[in-house]
This record gives sequence, C-alpha cells and structure tokens, in this order.
Amino acid sequence: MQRRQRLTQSRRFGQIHREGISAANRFLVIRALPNDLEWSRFGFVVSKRIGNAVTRNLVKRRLRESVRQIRVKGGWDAVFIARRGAASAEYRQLQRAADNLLRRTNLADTDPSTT
RNA sequence: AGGCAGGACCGGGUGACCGCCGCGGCGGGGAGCUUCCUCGCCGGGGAGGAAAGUCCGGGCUCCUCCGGACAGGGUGCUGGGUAACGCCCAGGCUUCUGCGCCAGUUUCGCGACUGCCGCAGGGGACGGAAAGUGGCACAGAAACAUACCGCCUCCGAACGGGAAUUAGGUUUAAGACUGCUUCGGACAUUCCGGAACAGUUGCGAACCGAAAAGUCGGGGGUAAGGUUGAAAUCGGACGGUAAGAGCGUCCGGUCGCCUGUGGUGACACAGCGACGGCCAAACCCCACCUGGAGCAAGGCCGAAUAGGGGGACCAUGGGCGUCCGGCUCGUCCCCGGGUUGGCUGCUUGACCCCGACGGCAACGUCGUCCGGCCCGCUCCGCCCGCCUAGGGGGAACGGGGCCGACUCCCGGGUUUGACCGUGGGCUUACUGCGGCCUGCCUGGCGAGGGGCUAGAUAGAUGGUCACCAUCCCUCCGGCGCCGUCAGCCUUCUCCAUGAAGUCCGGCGGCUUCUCGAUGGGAAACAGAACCCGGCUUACAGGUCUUGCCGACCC
RNA sequence: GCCCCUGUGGCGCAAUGGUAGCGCAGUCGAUUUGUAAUCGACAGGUUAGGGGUUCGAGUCCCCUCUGGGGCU
Repeated sequence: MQRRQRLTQSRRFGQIHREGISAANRFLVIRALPNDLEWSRFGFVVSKRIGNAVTRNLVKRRLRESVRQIRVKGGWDAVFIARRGAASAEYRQLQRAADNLLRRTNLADTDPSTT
C-alpha cells in the first residue's frame, strides 16, 4: 500500500470518527467519510487491548494486505478498527471480514471494468 | 548411552508469484531556477538475544553569567578493570551443606553428640552499635539500666531455741573410787570390816544462766541458679571463695587509636589487654559519588487564525454621549512567542572475530598533531580557451603506497658504576660466574589480518504456496518380545490322550527399542524509534565444551 | 517513547515492624400473618506474585506482574 493511500493526520482520524458512516462485524469496525481526492485512503487502529506489539503489527499488516487485494472505489477515507477477536483470527477470516464491511458500506467496486 | 550442574553459541533453510521502506545509478514528466515532487527500470540493503522491563551508568542536546557550600539522593570488605556504573575479574572474611582428620564427653562395644582444622560445592546490600537518639510486642525478676526470688555476711528486736528452766556454771552435798595412817576380826605387810585425813568424781537440792539453726525487719556483698523468651550479661571443665565472680588455669570465642611478623590491601599468625546484648534494608555518623531536564532534547522553514507589543495614517469615519473633553472600534507595516505541519537531529561505533604480546583473570596494547615524494578523489578567486567540453597549475582536508626521522618492542655486542644471587678465599682485603639497571654501537620482510554496520515516523519484513531438515501423534509392515494352538524333534517316566525343553509356522497383542512408510499437527519468547555499556525478566528446540555421577566391554 | 501512582474478604476502605480489622453485601436464627427495617450469631484473607533484612514483614529493601494517570 502506497504512501498516498494512507491516512497520516491525527485530525483527519478524529473527523472520520465523528462524522463518518460506520459498520461492524465480529472482527472489525469500519468508519468512512468521502474526501476530495480521486483515490481512497485507509487507516488502521489496533489498540493495546488487542495484544503486544508483535501481534498488533501482525494484525495491521494483514489488514493492509487484505484491503490491497480488494478493489475499492475512489474518493473515500476509511478507518478500520480491530476488535478483540482479530488477534486470533486467520488471515482469510480477516480478509472476508474487511470485504464484508466494504460491501456493506458500498465502497467496494463491483464493476470489473473500472479497475 | 544417559542424568545433573556450569560456560559459550545458534534462534529454521532454499525457491516461486504478488506487495512495503530507505540507499546508489540511469531515464521520463511537473513545479521551479538549482533544489524538490512524482513515475519507470537496474543494482544492493532492511529487527533482537533479549529490540522487552526502564533498574543503574555514560555519550549527545538544551537550561542556570560563573564558581562554591548546604539540603536531598545514591553507593558501602580489599585490590584491579572500565568512558562510567549499583557492572565485571581476582582475593579476604563470614555462613550453609557434604566428606575427611583430630580432640573431648558418653558407651562393654558399635555408635551418638560437641568443638577445632582441612577439602569440595553453594549463598552473602559485607563501613561504624566503647558518638548520640530511638525501638525490642507477649512472656519474664530483669530487654541494658538495674536487682524480684535466691546464696553469703552484718545489725536489730518481738519470737523461737528454752520455760513443769536445755548446755553450762557456782554453792551445798548423799554416794562411789584411789592413796596414806590407824582400829577390830586369834595372828598377819595378803583377806574382811570400821574410823580420821588428802585427792578424784559427783546423785540430789538451791541459785545463776546462754548460743546456734529457724521466723521478721534493715544494711552490705554476689551475679553461680531461677516455669520466660527470638535473644539473658563470653561457652565448657577444674580450682577457688563466707557466698560468688575471667578471680585463676586449660580448651575455645569476640573486640582493640596496642606490639611484632607476612601481605599493595582487606586480612592472617603470635603476644598483650579487655569481655561491652540485638537492630543502621530505624534516625544517624564516617568515606566516596552526584546540578536539572530529556531526541516529544534541540535547531531550521513556510502558511493560516485569534490575541499581544511597537510604529505610521489620522484633514477623515462608526459607536457611547445634548455638546466639548474622553473612551472604544479602524487601515497599513514591523517584531517576538505559542499551536499545527514539514525538514533536520538520524546513524560507523568506548563495534565484533582471529593472531601476537602483557596480565591468574576481567581487560589492555598492536605506532606518530613529524618531514619528503608519488597516485586517486574533491574544490578553485589563477592561466590557455568564444565559453562549455577539455588541458595546465594551485589549495586544503581526508584516503592509499614508498622513503627518511623519532618513539616503542625484540635480538646481538661492549664500557663504567651501583645492586642482587651464588662460589673461592686467611670469612678481612680481594676475586670468579650469572642476573638486573643505565650509557654507547649495531641489526629487524617488527609495530598485523579479516568482518559487520536498519533508519521507519498512523510507524516498513507481509500474504499464498512448494521442497528439505527438527519434534510429536495416528495407522501399516518387517525385526524383536509376550500369550495361545497344532505338529516335528530331544530328555524323563508309571510307556499314555503324560510332563519338561527347543525350533519353525498360524492367530492375537505391544510398555519399551530399531528400520521403513501413509496421513495429520507443532515450531518459542518476542518488533528498532537518538546511540552505547551493564543488570533483570521471558524463551520451543538444537550444537559445542568443562566437571561430577554412571550402565556395559577390554 | 518518556515520567508517575496503585494493588488488603464479593464491594468500598483501615491498620506505629508485634493477634489482619470496619461498614455494606452474604448465610442462619429471632421478631412479623408475611416482607423490609431491627437484634443476635456465623462464614469468608497465600495482604498481587517471588526473594531478602529482622526474633518477627500488610508495613522496610530488591525484582516481576496487574490496573490506572500525565506529558504530546
């Protein structure tokens, strides 16, 4: 995932948290808000209650890989928040959970021609 | 083989596809005007032994004008190592466990207990308790200043002893005995009896008449003994004493402004003196160290917003106000601070390995602020050149090579002198040999080789597989072992449908061992965030090595 | 990343180095027709864990763990 696809500003995280739309399942929570760019940006929140530094990094890496594999519409900022079960989940379970949330918030690009 | 303990090390490997973050090179595009942004290709790099906990120590940065002292904090046997440390190494002391030896007590003996010493292994925040303050619950006489009981001694008085008056004393005196004299029995120096005198003893009577032990009170001595307690006034034995006491002796212990010897020192040994409870991870005293904050330190850049300070414009304008004075609002410029964002600090360092030398070890050292020459690289205010390209020249820093000088190290030779060791000698003078220091001369393929080294910033190593190695589980087969069945053979016998043994085969099972193979699973603790040195804590599995125990074989 | 604080019965809190306690909650009994209130009795603790100092540790010292807070 390239740098321009990442959320880096703390102010933007707070704005998305306050004003964005949300959805959740047992592994993840998503909050999303439109931006003015042609591409979408993502942020990942994995709190200390998930585990130690190794498992937190592992969860973030797996989430980035999952979002990279899924085609997403442009023009959105989305924040994924890991819930407690995400530490013990397999990679494929996380990928399915992320895909599920992106479809439910209508962010997934279902048209194969616009990739 | 295996087990235990210590030390050192590793912390899965290879490959494919898709991805991430720096670095170098080349190319395209954009901003822009010499540096950024972005895209593509190529090359190369990318988490640890603890990156962790943040318990110590340093570097680095900022703050205080500079310096000192106090407070506060820390450390605490000695010596060494280190940039430094609360870390490391060596040693000392102490303590625990095991073994051995010796002595004592006890036992018929075996043995048991106590103590000294030695060896091996483990532990120790290990200065000072005769500087002061404080604490030591309960129990106990008593917890550090004394003396409750007890023991000994002295004094006192009521008692007691001792009251129908004891021991004893004085007087009187019955009686007894002895000696001498004398009388009588017929006589007698003998036998019996009587009398006088002297001596001894003394029933009885009269009179006098204590003391000790013991009880109580008081004074003094003593610290042996005393239901306690975690701890009891150096421990044990003998002597000694009125009773006792390190009061004395022997064995042992602790301490010391003491003396001697050894050691750099802690300390040890011997002598002398003393015997003072424990607690300083209670206050404290002594010695030493220590300014505070921390990369979110600090520096730089640009923009926006609100407010602050200064200046200019006030001929003007708005608001308050009847008006004036006055207050407030305005426009422009500058200044510094805060917030936010970006850049920087930002990664090669007291680094690691091998070798040599020094050191028991930890660890240290392995050339030079020197001169000259050459090479490569960078830069240029000089020259040639239109100016680029290029060439020449120069400069400073760094790198490499060669030569010289100096220093160090090592080796050889030699002179003088001092010292040390050893020998000769008349134990004096003197002298032989060796060592060491210093001076001079001279020599050296001598002063080494290799390796690693991330820099993210919502925070980079992942996802999907394949194969190989490690371990575990399940299943199957072979070998092995056990049980059972029938048969062959051998031995015994009471000669049969008996008992025992052995081999092969069939069937069933497998706690363990070995080999092959199917399927499945496991693979730890854990993620750099300025950088190092330690400590502590977590950790699957594996490798090497040392010591001890130890099966089997020779 | 850095700097601090806390941990005691189910809950909230005490305890000078000397027997671990108080209130609420719980259980049983009494009282009441019954419940609440009230009264009486009872039970419940590895003082977060480990090690050390001390005769003796919840307390003093060291290490670890847990929960929480602050800086930005």
